[in-house]
Amino acid sequence: MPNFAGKTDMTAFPRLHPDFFRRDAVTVARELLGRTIVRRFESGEEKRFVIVETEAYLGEDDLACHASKGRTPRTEVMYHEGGKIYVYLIYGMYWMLNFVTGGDGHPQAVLIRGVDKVIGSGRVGRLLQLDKSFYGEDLCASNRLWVEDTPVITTFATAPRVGVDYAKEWKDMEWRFIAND
DNA sequence: CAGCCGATCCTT
DNA sequence: AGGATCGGCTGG
Repeated sequence: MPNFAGKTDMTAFPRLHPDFFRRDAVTVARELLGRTIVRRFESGEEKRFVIVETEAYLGEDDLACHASKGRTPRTEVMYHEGGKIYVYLIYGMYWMLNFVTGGDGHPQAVLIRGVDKVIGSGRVGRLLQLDKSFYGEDLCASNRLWVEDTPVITTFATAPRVGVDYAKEWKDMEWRFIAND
């Protein structure tokens, strides 16, 4: 059982308010460091994972963002108000976990690249046992995946995002956030 | 409709 | 260095 600042009662940490996600993806990505993903499995077992690495994808202009392809069935949820889950399959094997951010009509998302137990976006999806049924899930209403308002980590490094060399000038934006050890 | 390839990871 | 594995996007 994790223990934050002497607290042992995990119910003391509420879910993040929807307004938390209704800001720009870069700010949300930074402030997600230290927050806790809670995954309740079908067995009823609940596991917690502290976010330690994120990346921001910021709108249609950002060539690294899937929304740069426009509004499609795949990108639809990114156009919704922040606070929903965007998952997609990559390389036919890995479900990537993203949280939609920003306001209605402003397609943005934050990719969860690492948690305390596992680093790597593909590994995170596997650890959380994600699948396409999580697409569009509301973080504020879900009974199987949500985020708790645990203390933010304010010491971190920034870096360019991974695997987006094709994104012209956008590839150099330091929108990857990595919590210090 | 065919072909390509990705916000990846694991094994050789 | 290459394989797994598949849905979305592109071009004809």
